[in-house]
Amino acid sequence: MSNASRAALPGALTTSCAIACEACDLWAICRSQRPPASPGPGTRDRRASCAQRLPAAAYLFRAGRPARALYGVRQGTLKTVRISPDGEERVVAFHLPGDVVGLESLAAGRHSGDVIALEPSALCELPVARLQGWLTEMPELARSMLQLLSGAVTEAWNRPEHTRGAVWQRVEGFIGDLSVRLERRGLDGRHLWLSMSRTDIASYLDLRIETISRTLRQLREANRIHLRGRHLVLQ
Amino acid sequence: MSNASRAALPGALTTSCAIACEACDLWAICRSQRPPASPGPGTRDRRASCAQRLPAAAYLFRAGRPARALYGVRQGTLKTVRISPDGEERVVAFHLPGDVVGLESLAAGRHSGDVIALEPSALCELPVARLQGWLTEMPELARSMLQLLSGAVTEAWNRPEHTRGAVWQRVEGFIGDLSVRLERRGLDGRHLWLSMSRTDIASYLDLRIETISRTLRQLREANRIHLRGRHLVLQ
DNA sequence: CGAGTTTTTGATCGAGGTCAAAGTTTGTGG
DNA sequence: CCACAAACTTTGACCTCGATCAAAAACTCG
Repeated sequence: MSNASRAALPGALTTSCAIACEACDLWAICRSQRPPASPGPGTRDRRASCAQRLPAAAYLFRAGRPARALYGVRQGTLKTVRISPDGEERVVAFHLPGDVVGLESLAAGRHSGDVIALEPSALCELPVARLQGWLTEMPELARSMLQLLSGAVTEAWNRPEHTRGAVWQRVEGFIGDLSVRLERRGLDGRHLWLSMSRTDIASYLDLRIETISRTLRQLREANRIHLRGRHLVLQ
Repeated sequence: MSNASRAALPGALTTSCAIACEACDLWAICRSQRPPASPGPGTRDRRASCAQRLPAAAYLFRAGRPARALYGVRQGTLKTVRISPDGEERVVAFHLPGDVVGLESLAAGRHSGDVIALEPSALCELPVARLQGWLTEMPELARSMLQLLSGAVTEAWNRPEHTRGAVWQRVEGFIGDLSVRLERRGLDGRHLWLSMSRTDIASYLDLRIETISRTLRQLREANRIHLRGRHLVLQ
């Protein structure tokens, strides 16, 4: 019975939980905007302008548009897609709660890829203009920014590891990476909801969707994972 | 006759040329250290402490060591090598004249990989401690640093494109990337000296050296390149 | 010049791609 | 709430491209 199978996957949610501001990488930056010393009535703590909500499949921004802001993912998942010179669409990154989106656009001032929500998502928006102002007022903020960007470089260098070696290693590495990143944010890293399609995973790992499907089955048959549809449990 | 063949490759040098300070990515940072207003005798312009010279195969630094400085490549070529969790050694980047090495270590404070000279090389060294001081004295420097790091993220995101798609595309993309990067520094992008071994290229592109060798031959037979040993000319 | 390394070439094999089709889930409108 | 269409996923059969194993050739450097 289908419901019984579902029940065997405790904790697997259809959407990621929202995370606290303190668990977000953008927190190091946006905490700098201190609230007024004695907040009068009607004054709210605007340090985080967490207004943006995106339904599934909505674009956060598109390649080529001016980069106006950094975004912190508070809830949900997104993907960055680039069009390669030969017209192929490639998924180059998945963004989980707590990740910062838009760092790579600071230099060029334009976004280099499309960012699309994979499920209903919520994001904090930190306008670049405001960031510039803060940088001159608070030199110590530069440290945080450098930290953030340097970490982004390190992570970007780690990614190619996922597109190397045998296929089962790539797939398992991909799953493990999601798991580790979720746990680092205080979320459950063992019960995953794969908000991205098999096609997205295949594009990211440079494989075919049939290969993804077959490899996931092999991992399941080897009892490394428990899988049903997009619910996944690490064993 | 061998010498005649060599002569058919005009401009291909056995080592890269040195580049001017102004063409180096580190220049935006180290120019900030202004020389004294009226330099007396014996005072030299120390804005760039360009002391480091490395013979071929020498280590600039090793994984795990504390990251003490940023390095600007003035001459030569280097590679960054990482040991993957399963003990495999992988080339994750090649560094050409004008590139900055060490950015990815700022966050962790430790180097995440070995950096090794592929030919006799010269580097400028900018101690992180001095950088920290400058950042507090000159807030406008933060802009340059952010620019630099954001660019590094963008480039790191571009790299995976080289390990995707058909083999001849990867190899041609790799060569084209070297070419474009050299030209951006004002060097000759059509006549390349491949200072890295076929093994290094294979590791970087996640292929076998036999495949690299065969693919280069195919590109040569298709008249896309002129190749002899490590001398390469784009057509 | 000669030993050791790097690169090239050949023959064979298998992992992953391709093509085709069935099965499952999701979303929409009645 | 159900029915149905569309999209996504799984499975099977076959084949190609790059890996592997082996050996010769070319290059490096003392």
